[in-house]
Amino acid sequence: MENYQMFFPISSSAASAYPFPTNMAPSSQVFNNFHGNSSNGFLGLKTESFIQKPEVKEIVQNGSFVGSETEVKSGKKKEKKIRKPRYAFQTRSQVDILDDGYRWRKYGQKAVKNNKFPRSYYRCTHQGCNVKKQVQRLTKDESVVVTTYEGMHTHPIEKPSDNFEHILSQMQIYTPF
DNA sequence: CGCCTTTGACCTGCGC
DNA sequence: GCGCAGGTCAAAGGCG
Repeated sequence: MENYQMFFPISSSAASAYPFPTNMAPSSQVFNNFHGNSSNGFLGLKTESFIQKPEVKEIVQNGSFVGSETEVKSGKKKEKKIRKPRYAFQTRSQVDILDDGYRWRKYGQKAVKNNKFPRSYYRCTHQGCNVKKQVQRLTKDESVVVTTYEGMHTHPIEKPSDNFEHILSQMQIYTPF
């Protein structure tokens, strides 16, 4: 209905903030491709299901990604305090759910202190892949959605017709260079 | 019928 | 130890 992607007059290099390590993003080559020239290429992006990617700010909480982390059994063991590295980024979006091509099942929702919006917890439904993500909207600016990924997908994207790669390749097409 | 969301309860870590 | 906040579980119900 509303003008989703009218939000991005920003000309800063949004793509350079892409937080996924290469082993986490199956389509990372695509990112690399438009890494160098991403200044203002988002205009005209019209993909319905995943659009809102106009402004992406990374808030990487745990800088370096280590793929092999000893499993933290849910609460039971505490041999290590460190959890899996998490990658958070902000997106200007009117919808909370950004469809990144994976299948997620919601397993919880919590009210967060100092935030009038609840935080939603999702888990990747692929067997053996326990990647999690949290989605949260900012009270400060409710057009901003913060998505936090935790873990690494061990499988390819499940929706080949509507995935990151596809969308990104479209983005490239629309870019004026 | 299978998968998903909802929602309250439960668990854990942390600060006081 | 207590209370709070964040994170997870699991039963119940909804929906395609």
